[in-house]
Amino acid sequence: MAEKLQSLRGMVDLLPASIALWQHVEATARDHFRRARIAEIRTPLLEVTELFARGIGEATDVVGKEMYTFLDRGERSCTLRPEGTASVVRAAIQHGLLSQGPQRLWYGGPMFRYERPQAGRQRQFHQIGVELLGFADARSDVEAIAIAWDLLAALGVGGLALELNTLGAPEDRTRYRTELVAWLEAHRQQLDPDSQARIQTNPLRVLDSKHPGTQELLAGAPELADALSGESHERFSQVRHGLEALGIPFTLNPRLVRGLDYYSHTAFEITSDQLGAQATVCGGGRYDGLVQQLGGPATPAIGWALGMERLVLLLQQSEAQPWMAAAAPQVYLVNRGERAEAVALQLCRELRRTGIAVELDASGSAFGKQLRRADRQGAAWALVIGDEEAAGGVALLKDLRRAEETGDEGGAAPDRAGPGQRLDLAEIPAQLAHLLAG
RNA sequence: GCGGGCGUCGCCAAGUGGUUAAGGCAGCGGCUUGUGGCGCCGCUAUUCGGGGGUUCGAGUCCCCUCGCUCGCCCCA
Repeated sequence: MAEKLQSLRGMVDLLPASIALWQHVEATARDHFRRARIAEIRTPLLEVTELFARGIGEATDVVGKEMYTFLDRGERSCTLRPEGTASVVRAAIQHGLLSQGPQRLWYGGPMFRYERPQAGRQRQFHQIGVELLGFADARSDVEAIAIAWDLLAALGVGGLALELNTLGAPEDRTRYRTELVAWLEAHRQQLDPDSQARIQTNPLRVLDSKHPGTQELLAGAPELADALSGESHERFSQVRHGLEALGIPFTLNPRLVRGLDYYSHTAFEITSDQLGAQATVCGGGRYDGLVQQLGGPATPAIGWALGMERLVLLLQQSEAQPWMAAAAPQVYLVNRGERAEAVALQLCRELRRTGIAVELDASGSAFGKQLRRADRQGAAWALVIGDEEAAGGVALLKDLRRAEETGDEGGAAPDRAGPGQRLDLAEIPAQLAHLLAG
């Protein structure tokens, strides 16, 4: 036998058994966005590398060491998208969407980051995200967060916490950054190596360090909040009050710093304590400078993205799993014999045409075997066609659930529901449609 | 990129250097060659992720490699 091939590391197959849950999430999200008047946008998985270098920031880990980047046959540097925002903004600029007024957009699909795989973290992973382009008011921050929060609630995810912070205006951040770097340099010797390395590249991220010694030291560091302008303060308080008015609970986390350069003002994460190290289910914030940075008109914006794999992980842990319902066939077509098989194939098509989920047994094995499979698959009804029926233009209809309801003696001889009801082939589609509707 | 744990049939899983690699689930076949859910019987790994080594002998020990997993890092 030839050597077996495997998927690439961190590239995961979604098998039929888990697809129902994914579709449930996608359908819920789609409907949620429809009602929120947010339109879907689909962008290519592959973009020019510069889009991410310029949009996300050269100094970030995502761009610096996690991208799938290669030269195509035309020697262009291409990158598999590591996130969705840059592409959406690029598309909005490229097609002049912004000159048609504010845009409310959502997207979903695979993203790629070359990281060490872990629970809730794959190299190809999936996000659903929302971008509100052309919205400056603090109310849009509140609305964006509410949309995320309500979507998760609609999906029945429990135990979530919303963490909130503000990064201030870009000027605030620049001012604070200078202050912070000076302080960090003064305490360089007491910092862990990772943090030392970040002083120049991405000093704000030092605040988020999990190193205990560094955290302790940081208690004496300058606070971003103190560097905020009055205006930024006011804005943040509007966001907080807005959330309070909606009854959405949150905690302030001054250490919450986004990894991507384009964020300013509001930053937030929705986390779960059930996910281990990768606790963030949804993260986002305001990015007023990005559109301009990518060559578009100055456009304020806010957005977020949620991680599908992490969400699915949480949903799999929950008790009620309503999405598991609909996998069974409604009708199982038992058929055997040359004439019967031809008739069954045709009947199967007609039934499917009327909207019924029909499993056609193609094994040609004994009637008993076929019925057994019908039962194991959880079919509601079985249609039995042998050559006798085929010759007479009829089929036998059996209710596979009736006997189960009446005879639950547990271990007693099966209480079979008789040979079934004899029906004309021509009447079957209508009859079944009626039965299944009732 | 750095550390720790793990890797036996599609899934779960016994096995801790010595004769033919348990068992359960699922699948397939039979008892029942035209009738389901229970039951019984049988079949399904010359092989223990892959490669090399130690040994008279290895799934069991060692090395390398691939993969999974947990943490660091990063982030959704």
